[in-house]
Amino acid sequence: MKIGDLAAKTGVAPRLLRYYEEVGILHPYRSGNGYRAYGEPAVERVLQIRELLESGFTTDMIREILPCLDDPRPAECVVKVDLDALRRQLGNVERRIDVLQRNRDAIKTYLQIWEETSGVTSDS
Amino acid sequence: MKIGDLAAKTGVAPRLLRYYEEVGILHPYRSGNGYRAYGEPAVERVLQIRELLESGFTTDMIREILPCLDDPRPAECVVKVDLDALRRQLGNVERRIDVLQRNRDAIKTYLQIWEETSGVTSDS
DNA sequence: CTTGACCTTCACATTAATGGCAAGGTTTAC
DNA sequence: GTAAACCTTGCCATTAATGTGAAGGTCAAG
Repeated sequence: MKIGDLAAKTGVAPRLLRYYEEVGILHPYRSGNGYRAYGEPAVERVLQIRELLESGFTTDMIREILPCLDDPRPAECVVKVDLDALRRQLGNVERRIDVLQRNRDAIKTYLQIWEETSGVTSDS
Repeated sequence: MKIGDLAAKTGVAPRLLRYYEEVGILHPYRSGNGYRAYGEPAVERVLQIRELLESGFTTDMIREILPCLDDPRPAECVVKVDLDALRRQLGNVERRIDVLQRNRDAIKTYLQIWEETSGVTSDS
């Protein structure tokens, strides 16, 4: 699959797919002509990357979070996984979940109060 | 409380506190000499802002999320709260929680597998 | 074999959040 | 009253993620 196809399937601009490769979180093959060649799992992976970026993670953190989950990386990479970094990121993720849950509850409460006093139901 | 005091209490640089005012998510008073004057609740608010920024929210989103929770804003602002925006942001927060929970679980599982195979316990 | 659509790399622009500095006013302490 | 420490505004720099365009190679269709 060429970069344009992957862009179409994921909704992520080719420019960004090249960027993700540059920062080391996407690892396409190359076909003879020099074109990047992506496997089917790249679709899932790109979506994963987008989710994490939109959740405020940097590409550096993502590089630690997506260690051996590389599409075409077989067992060799297993050696290079930084377990401590991964544990750190796990802590990060958990802290963020706490923050978001607190804020979710706060917003919900706030909305409920408002919807009661103004007599507006939540379905628009 | 002057900007330096707030910076000391929150660990957030004065430069940023001014920035947060500029983008409309912090609203200090002004004392006669032109100095910004913050109330005690500003401490909590700044920490809240930091949490949300670190969770990947933009100042634009935060402006919608922290509506009437303004430190010194009494009931007048009640009129200006954008409930629809708030509901959108609630959806945002909930989506992010889902993403993070999925990733937390994935990382946890991954770590468990690794800690089993390598015989390493999780306490360092 | 030429045209158009794709790909390559390279480079510069932009936006948001942040850091830093400079020139000048204020307050505190000696 | 003078110096140090703080405040003000204004501007310019940086970083990460992203947009965009140029100059050129590849490929499929006519």
